[in-house]
Amino acid sequence: MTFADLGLSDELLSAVTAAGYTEPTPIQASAIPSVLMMRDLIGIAQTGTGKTAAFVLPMIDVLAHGRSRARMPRSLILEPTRELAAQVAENFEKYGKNHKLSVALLIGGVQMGDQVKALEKGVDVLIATPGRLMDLFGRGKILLTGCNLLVIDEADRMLDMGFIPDIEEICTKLPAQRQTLLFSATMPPPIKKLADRFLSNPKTIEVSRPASTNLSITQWLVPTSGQKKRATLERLLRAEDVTTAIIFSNRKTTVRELNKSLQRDGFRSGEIHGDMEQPQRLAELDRFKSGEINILVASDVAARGLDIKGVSHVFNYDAPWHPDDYVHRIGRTGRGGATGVAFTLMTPDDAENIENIEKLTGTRIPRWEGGAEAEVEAAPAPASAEPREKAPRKGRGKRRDETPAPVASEDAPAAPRRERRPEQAERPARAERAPVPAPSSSFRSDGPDEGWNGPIPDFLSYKLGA
DNA sequence: AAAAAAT
Repeated sequence: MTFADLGLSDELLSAVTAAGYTEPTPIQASAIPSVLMMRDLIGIAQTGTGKTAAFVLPMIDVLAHGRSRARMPRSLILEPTRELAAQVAENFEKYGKNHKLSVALLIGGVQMGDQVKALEKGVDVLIATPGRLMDLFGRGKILLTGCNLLVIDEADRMLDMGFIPDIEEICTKLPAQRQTLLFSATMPPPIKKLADRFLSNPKTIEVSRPASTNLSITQWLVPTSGQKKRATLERLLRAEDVTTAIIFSNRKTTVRELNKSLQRDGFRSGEIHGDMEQPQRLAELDRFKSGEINILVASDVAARGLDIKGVSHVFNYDAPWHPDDYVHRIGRTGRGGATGVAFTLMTPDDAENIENIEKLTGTRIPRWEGGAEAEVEAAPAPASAEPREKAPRKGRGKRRDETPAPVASEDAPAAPRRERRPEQAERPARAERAPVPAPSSSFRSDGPDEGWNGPIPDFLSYKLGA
């Protein structure tokens, strides 16, 4: 199966080829033909399955003919977060480079002026978060009567965020004769109801849930206590070959405090969470992508969809409340065939959340405590295993890991540690890192995805005033 | 219980 078999135009195929993709993911293979046939669609899939390209590619061809009129967008894509909306816009830029489609991004946190101007020129693809869309609609800047293609992305997350009433209202503004695509990782009753009400005779596609986690990500649970959490984290950061890391926390306040304390201790870190102004959020992401900082402390605003190349480590400073979020968070590493390591700190408070994560993924995450040495004894490395390459370490201000970590004391708690003996550097990676059991599904993270690898595209920087 | 999203 190739993209050429799916009925896409030659111009589009050449853009897909230029992006380096040849083989569609399962959801792309089943969704693209039916979107091209203008059918309604329910796609049960999460990010990382190639879901975005599954609707972006056929939409480009469907919209290739016809002209947009002022204030009357021809299609609408609803996204739960601003960052995801921006990434979808970037996908249109990438795959639509051989087409003359006008794309507009309507998100909050930035001035409306440019967005209104874009609307008045006429747009083919409108990508929006619900709040700003409703706002501009209320001001009479948008007419949705010409919008006969609607995509509701990440519907279950929209539900979590209380957007469903907004979505319903938006749906009633669109023409009844239209094509609607709904994507959701799960189908809780309110989403099912939404689909029954606003989709007609939809084709349902379900790709195996990526509740299983990517094979190339090595996972560890690190038992610690609330008081020792920060010291444990810093010790891991120093002991590991961290090139770039994202550290997730459940609370915005923790994100701020943790970042401050890391900076104080000499780490090149930054932060991202929903209390920051949008330009700051984007600027911080840019600093992370450019390597100016190599550690990003983040709330779950960054858990889903963000695709940053070369993230070597994910740390869960807190175990996420929602087990699904665990899969999303650690999915920020190990992308595009690279290997990654995910550490989750575990205090007694986190135990219940971790139990749910293990239930969801169907695997027991190995405990890091003393585990590394024991694993090697128990399971010698396969002869074919490649020696562990030391990742190039970017300067981090201070390097304090040359000396062995101190043994537990009052202020240097008994965090799990791994002594860096010379021979350990030669040890094969696979034995050192207990492999995670094989996923129970065909989840894959290659193929066209929600990629946002490059710098912030110009058109976004412009619109976002960054 | 938390974060996100219009301000």
